[in-house]
Amino acid sequence: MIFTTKAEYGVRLLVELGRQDGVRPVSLKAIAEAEGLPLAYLERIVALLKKAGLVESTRGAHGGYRLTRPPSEIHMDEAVIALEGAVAPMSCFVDDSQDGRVLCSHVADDGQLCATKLLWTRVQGGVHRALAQTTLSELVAFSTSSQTPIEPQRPTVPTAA
Amino acid sequence: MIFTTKAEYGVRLLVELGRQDGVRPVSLKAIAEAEGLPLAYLERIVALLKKAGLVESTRGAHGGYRLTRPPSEIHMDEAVIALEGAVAPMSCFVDDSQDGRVLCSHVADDGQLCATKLLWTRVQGGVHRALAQTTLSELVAFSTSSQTPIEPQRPTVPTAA
DNA sequence: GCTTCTCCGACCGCAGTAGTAGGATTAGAC
DNA sequence: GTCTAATCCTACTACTGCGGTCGGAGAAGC
Repeated sequence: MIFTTKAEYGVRLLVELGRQDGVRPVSLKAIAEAEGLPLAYLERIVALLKKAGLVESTRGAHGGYRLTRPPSEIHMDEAVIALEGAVAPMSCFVDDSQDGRVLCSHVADDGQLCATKLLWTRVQGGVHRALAQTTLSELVAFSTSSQTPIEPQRPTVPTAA
Repeated sequence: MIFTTKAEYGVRLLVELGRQDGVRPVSLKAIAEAEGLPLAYLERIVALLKKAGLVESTRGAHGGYRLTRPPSEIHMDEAVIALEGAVAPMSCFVDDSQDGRVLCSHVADDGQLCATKLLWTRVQGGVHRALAQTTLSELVAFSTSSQTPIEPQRPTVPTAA
């Protein structure tokens, strides 16, 4: 399995936020009920997104979460890395982003090449590319095609604000 | 983490086999020593490769394992799937290869779309493409550039054959 | 000062990974 | 025909991390 439920739930949370107008915050409780996810667990997940600057929070009554940017500017590599940590194919796979080198911890320092390094590098590239090419707005559009937004609490203001 | 040590060790095992002449079998013990891997654990891993038809075994003294095909004809998607099982981005992600549909177990049967389905589908595609495009012979060439083959038991034939 | 939210840390059961142990079976060598 | 080197097979185990819960403390609207 590549991703855990952290990524799954976190992305679904972002999609729910992306379906809203983005003006008033949405409570986690509403999202948890709409998606059928455990509220207490979602709290910990959304904290990751907040730390990464993807969402912002408003405390107190009528508080909740909001996206900090329009969905079209949120690429999923950012989101998934915030949720899962760096996406590495293998535990020995440390991406040293300073010089682009990839190190394997089990290989001695004598410059030996790890036979699998080439393969894992390509896999990681494939994953990263797929994530970076997908924006939140795409996912919102994909899901909205068959579902209606939660918390339709502003009937007087059109959603196309 | 995408892959476990099963994939790591299994691929390294295949690379070791690919560096040999392919005529006489190589014992697991020799590979375990060359790669610094636990022999008993390797036994279970190589069983997966054998079941998938990637290697064949010879029992008894001077027995061991051999590739069933030349390394250039072994694509890594085959190997990794044999080692890890199907590569799915998410536990709810079942690839129904009959009609190409992708199902999410947590979505009810009313045709609702899972918001993350699009994303995981792209990621899986990226991983599979990276694996399928890499052949064992590439990995062998990559690793041989700095290492010498194990079991140099045919000194009459130069390694640069 | 209620209620409704976010926030935060501690806790816990479970499953799967990584690895071990011990033996049965097969086949070449002497 | 035994010895030995190898594959084969199953059961067992320590450990880690995932998924989830619980309880409570702060913040803000009514």
